[in-house]
Amino acid sequence: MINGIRNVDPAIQEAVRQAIATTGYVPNRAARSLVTRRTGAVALVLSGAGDDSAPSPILADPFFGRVVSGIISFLRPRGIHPVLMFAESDASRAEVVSYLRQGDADGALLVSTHAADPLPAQLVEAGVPAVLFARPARPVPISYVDVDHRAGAALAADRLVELGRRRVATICGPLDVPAAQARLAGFQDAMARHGHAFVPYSEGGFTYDSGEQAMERLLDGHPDLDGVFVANDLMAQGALHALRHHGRSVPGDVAVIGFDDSSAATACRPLLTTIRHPVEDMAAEMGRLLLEHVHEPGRAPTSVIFEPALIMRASA
Amino acid sequence: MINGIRNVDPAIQEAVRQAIATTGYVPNRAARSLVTRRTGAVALVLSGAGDDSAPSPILADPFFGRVVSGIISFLRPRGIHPVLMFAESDASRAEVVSYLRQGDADGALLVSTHAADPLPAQLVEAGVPAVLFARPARPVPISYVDVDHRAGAALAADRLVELGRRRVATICGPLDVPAAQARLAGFQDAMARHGHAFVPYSEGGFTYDSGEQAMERLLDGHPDLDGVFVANDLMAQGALHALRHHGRSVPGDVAVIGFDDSSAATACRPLLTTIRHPVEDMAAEMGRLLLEHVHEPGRAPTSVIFEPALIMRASA
DNA sequence: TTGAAAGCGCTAACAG
DNA sequence: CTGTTAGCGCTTTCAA
Repeated sequence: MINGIRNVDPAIQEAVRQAIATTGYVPNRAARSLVTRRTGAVALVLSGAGDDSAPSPILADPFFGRVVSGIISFLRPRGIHPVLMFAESDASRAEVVSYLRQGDADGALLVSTHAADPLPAQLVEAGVPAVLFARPARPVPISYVDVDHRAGAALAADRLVELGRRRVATICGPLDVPAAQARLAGFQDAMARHGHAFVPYSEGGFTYDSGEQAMERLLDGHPDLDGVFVANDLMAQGALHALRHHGRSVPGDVAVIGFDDSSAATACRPLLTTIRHPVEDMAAEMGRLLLEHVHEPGRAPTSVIFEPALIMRASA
Repeated sequence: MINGIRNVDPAIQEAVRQAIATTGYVPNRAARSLVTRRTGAVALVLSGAGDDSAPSPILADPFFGRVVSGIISFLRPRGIHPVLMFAESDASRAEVVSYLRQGDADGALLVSTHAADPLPAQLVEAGVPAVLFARPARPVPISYVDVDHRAGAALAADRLVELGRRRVATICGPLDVPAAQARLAGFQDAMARHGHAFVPYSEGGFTYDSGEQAMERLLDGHPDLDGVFVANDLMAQGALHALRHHGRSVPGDVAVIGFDDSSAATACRPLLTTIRHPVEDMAAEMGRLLLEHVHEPGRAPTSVIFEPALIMRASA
């Protein structure tokens, strides 16, 4: 009755509501959860390398906030709350699995920063409903959302060609992560379609510094380059600095395109033209998929791929 | 017995352990929580302005990740997990309060980005154990941790004077937030002690763009300035850009000191000299204080103030 | 010392 | 349709 299901005398209903309001009654969720076998919580687990004492650098990345934001926007209206967890070591991974098995949360949303993360497989094995942020490096029967990295990279290639750039290079991410591979391959393929068979590249680690250094290397080997696609905005920011340092104007001498449309893209000058990674929408979709699995345990894994978009600003 | 409290025949203990290991038994926390009246969860609430649909911009700030990191490092070894919540509107604040009263979490860690946030007072009224990240703008009998903003600003002033800078200005944060006020006042006082009675200042909003604009205004009114203290690193990054744009070298023409020692401080060139805000340590201390209140309900509010430190890099 | 039993606050299945 | 009752899985108290 307290849930307003049965039809009761309206006067009584009102009286009860009054009582509730004055008493400040609130149902106890532990008790409810004990019988319904649902907690109204999902684990948001950040899984990466590194050790447990110093949680992964993903926290320093504005990307993390966007994921959280998207997840919350979907979960909150449904009365579900995310519980934050890290899984950087075997011990903490085991803890996460046991937490989920204890029924402390109804499922897991997993953002993995490391290529060969064993957690997805462990979650599947434990029979825990789970959804990943990106396609797992090794095939695992699990749901995930992802962005079409190749298509995004192709957008960048098209733009560079449209601008008439002919000596184009790229700074890619760590090649053991699938997303970095896909962005590089997508860019190379698209440039090939435009008649550029060979595209020099330099590998970075998705950080500001690594972007700066990769740009230095590129400039070393190809001082005449006039366009560069950088696999994320943070590295692009670093690349911008290296270009300025070497007297190149952007976009005059060299056009630069980033990837992500993160806050870094507007925290540099010139403002960065970039490929929008719809992180918030993707995170919300993770929530949706997870609830599907929670409510329908047998459900087969699904993947949802999002389309990126070119965001034109000043750098290209 | 399963908790290993009573002394049982070791052989039996071993047998049970075996059984547990093979069966994969895990205790159910909802059931335990029902009787112990403890959940093993605390709410991490981000409270700010803005509307619920687009969670606060604090998420885009690397500061958020540092807070989370510090909190987790303290909570995890104790088997406690943070539940993420936003409170941007009256409705969501009410939801947070009711969540806590439902006993869904043992207490709240509150990071407020807005000056006159009513949530701290509401939490106190509801009798919920809570700890704030910074001193509340309006006095509320509640525990909090903070950094000595005045002392940090004084460190910056001392450094600028030590460098022989004589035409010094400052970019402060929004003056309705106590921390911004304290940094400004601390800087002015310290400069006064060094014989500089008047320090021009320009107000920003703690964002990159606002820092850039504030620097423009300062340069407009005081083209000969040779040192500037900026109330956070993000604004300092923007200020750096404005200075470069106006042909000033850093630190040659103008020395720049930021505040926070956030990731922005190393994602700009020259590397930013700044005041270290020990966010992670403070966040961990919040956890400690909260557990104290949880275990000892009557406890009087406490505050813990941390000392900032000057981090010397290239900009000053 | 060890085992049995009584709830914690709720939901769901059950009679009335 | 409405009121009653039996657990959910644990901890804690109380007998044995």
